[in-house]
Amino acid sequence: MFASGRPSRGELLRLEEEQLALALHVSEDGPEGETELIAGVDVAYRGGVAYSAAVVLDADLGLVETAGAQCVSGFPYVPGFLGYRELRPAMLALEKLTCFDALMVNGHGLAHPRGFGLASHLGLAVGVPTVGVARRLLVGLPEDPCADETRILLGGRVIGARLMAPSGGPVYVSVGHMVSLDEAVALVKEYTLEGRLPEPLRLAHEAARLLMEES
DNA sequence: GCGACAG
DNA sequence: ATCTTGTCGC
Repeated sequence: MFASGRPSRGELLRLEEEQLALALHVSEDGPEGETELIAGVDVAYRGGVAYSAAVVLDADLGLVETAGAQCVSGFPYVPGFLGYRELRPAMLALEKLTCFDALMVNGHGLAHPRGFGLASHLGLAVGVPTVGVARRLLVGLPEDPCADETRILLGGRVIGARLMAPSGGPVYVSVGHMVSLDEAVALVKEYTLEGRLPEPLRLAHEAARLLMEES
């Protein structure tokens, strides 16, 4: 259907409607039980193939599990439609995991033109608390451009937060699904070590690249 | 028309 | 994100 080329305007308009409809099901309510095991997922691409990896870390940041998968990349990168590119490959890796209580995703959640970025898309599909983490903004602006920690606003609404990684560089956090922004920010801080991105994402990125290079 | 634009 | 050599800087 979306073999390879860029989707037509009509197709994108239909997907925009779909995102708006799905966004209605996104929840900002925190999880019920304990969140001990945190998963991270990432996808790497080469040629027309998507290589995905998912990892699970415990509360001590110890690596508990790793899973990988690969499939044909069925949708190109179009800003605002990352979910349609990465949902399938990400799910293939996540389905191989034994268990996890929350998920971190490389990309925005609510900090998206239609409030439905990849993190929300994945969170809804998996049905677990999900946090969106990105290195660059897609929409919105920092409330205080100079602060180390500040909220991201869009049309007077808080859609995310910007943190400064200890190693330098901004990290944008937003609600994916089933978490509050405060909880999302707290999770990112708890799981950030030396790297700019929290460990679940750094390790998933590393694993996806390794899988790709070994093929 | 021009620039912006997660990964 | 990926393609890619050397290069500038902490």
